Amino acid sequence: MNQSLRIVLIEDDDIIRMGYQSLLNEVEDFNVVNSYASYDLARKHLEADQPDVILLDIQMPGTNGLQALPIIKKALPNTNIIILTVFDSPELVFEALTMGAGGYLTKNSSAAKIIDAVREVSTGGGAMSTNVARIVMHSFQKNLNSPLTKRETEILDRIANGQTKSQIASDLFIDQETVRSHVKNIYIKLDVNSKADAIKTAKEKRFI
Amino acid sequence: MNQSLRIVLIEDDDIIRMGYQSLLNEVEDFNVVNSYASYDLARKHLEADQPDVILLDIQMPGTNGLQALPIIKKALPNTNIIILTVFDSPELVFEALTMGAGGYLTKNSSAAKIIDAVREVSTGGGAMSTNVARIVMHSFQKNLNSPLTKRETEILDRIANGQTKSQIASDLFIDQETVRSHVKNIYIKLDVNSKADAIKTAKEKRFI
DNA sequence: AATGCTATCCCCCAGAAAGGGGGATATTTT
DNA sequence: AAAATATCCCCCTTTCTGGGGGATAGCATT
Repeated sequence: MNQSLRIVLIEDDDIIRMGYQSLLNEVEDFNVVNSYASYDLARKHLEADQPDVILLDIQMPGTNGLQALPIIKKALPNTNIIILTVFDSPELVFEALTMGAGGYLTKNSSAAKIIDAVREVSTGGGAMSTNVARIVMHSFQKNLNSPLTKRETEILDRIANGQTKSQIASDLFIDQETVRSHVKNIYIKLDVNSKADAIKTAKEKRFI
Repeated sequence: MNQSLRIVLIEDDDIIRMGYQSLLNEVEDFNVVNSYASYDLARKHLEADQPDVILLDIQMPGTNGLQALPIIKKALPNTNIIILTVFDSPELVFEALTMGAGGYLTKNSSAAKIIDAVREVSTGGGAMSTNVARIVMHSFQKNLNSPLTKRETEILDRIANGQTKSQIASDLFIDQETVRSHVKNIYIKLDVNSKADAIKTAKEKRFI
């Protein structure tokens, strides 16, 4: 027999919550076991609900969705959580993803996308709407017009990982003085004069 | 009038290439201006083709897709490139995204997904198939069971960004000795005895 | 052929930082 | 009440940093 997917909604807008509830309950193997207007209201029931997937709004009274996220994840490690919100600022997206969200959908997502997303995250997958994908992908892109050479980039990367010049030298089979020369050139190119500033500038400009 | 989207395919398998070509040409405002069996063959024509979007395979004779990616991006900065491949290892995905890919689709993607993706990246957006989204999202997730306290995490994060103990101390309005105490505890918890190892271990275990 | 860029190595120096010890104390959390 | 956390203090030596001054060989582009 095919076990149905247990879903919980946490969303403060009554109309929207009910809308999602009926939408998801129409799907054959979906079962919205409960829905709540806030995390604070949901908290003591979640364990009993045993949800496979939670659709979680960010903005709500009391504990907000991002605050609730890690708490839920710890209490129910096998539950996959989809953030469903109107907000799509990079800060919120990254915060949600680092805190363990399995999906991030904005509320303009179509019914089909939401249903797909629930199914996808239930198997441990990832789901995001296109505007979120845009943010995430841009966060990966390096600056292809870095003034730093390959060697300099290599060395700055190692510095950013905490290696000292002597460690770098022995790893790269070159002299410490060579590393020092490269670092000097890096500092000139980035117009900085300390490790911290070099890392900061290089990260900001996406050279590393 | 509505300008049509100029598309170029670079894919070594003749059958697949032709399949995508007819698929995409069926879309009203899509125009596959050219298709090539390799980047080396495409190279001297790309500027004239003026593609808005390129669908790029990774595996092909000569210069492969990932090597070609930054070259194309530099020559045609306004062209958005979608990687279309059978491979979906994290290494390849991250490499492609850092090199400026606007999308990463695996070849099991449906026709509709591919069409959507082309449209999405043409406006500077991001597109990825669900298995790629899974990889990308997992790369963000922090370990929620870090042994480090908030303060320790804060400090280790700053160390990883190249700050010295004295800089951290003044930023956090605490004494250098306090920072030192935290660092000592961090080292004990992570079972390391140097900055580099602490950063390395913490990153591996996703504590920062 | 010449220029420039890159990667490699060498020396001086003073001051800063790191890491290993040994503690103490107050607040918070459990 | 006990444990964890955050704060601060002292000792010490070794290492690292950043600023200054170079040199040389290879490679690419012009």
